[in-house]
Amino acid sequence: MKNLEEISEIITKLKSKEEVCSFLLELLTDSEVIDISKRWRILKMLSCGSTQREISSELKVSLCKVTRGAKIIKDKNAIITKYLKGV
Amino acid sequence: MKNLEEISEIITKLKSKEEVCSFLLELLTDSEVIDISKRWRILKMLSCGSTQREISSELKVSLCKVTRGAKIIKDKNAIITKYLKGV
DNA sequence: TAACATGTTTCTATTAATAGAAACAAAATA
DNA sequence: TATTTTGTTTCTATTAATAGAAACATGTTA
Repeated sequence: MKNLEEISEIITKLKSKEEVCSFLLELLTDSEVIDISKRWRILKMLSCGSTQREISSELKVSLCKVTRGAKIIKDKNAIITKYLKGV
Repeated sequence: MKNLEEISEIITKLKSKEEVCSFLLELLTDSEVIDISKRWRILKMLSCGSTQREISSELKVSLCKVTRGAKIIKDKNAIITKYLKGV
């Protein structure tokens, strides 16, 4: 996982969210950006209490994909879980 | 691109590279982590002057994939380009 | 308890991503 | 200039990811 650590280290050195966003857009492929964005919406809707079937039909993703996202939310120690509230 | 901006904003709030790394591991799928890590190695080897064919055979990726990575490097304004030197 | 809504998993056909090969372009070198 | 190396693009067969459906599990409510 050394590569991801290096990437993480660079990200921490970036000053603004605009720089982080630019960095991610450079590093990620278009389809990855689309996938990750959709996953983010899934996590937010789960966090807001939407049912998995609502999310599935609204975001047009399969149920199994939503369930996968739900596993992150269930981990109370997950960093994402803490920050989802504030968005 | 609003979702990626939100993600970027949260990332800027994280204190350490360890937290950023954990956040990314939560958000990304296993195959995305593998792909991105490999892409990172491609960028580093390009930055060090390796030829595309060397990179292709050493990392076992197709040439067209390396060429795609090379396009990032060629953009002198890219944020990634600046930081690749220091790694 | 029965009926219903929701979460989760598994399966398969479909779609998207990729490798590998090949061809061509561009650059370097002799 | 001719030759070689390297970069880039295109093509197709193969592989991996996904949706959608279905089935089952787990609540939840009347």
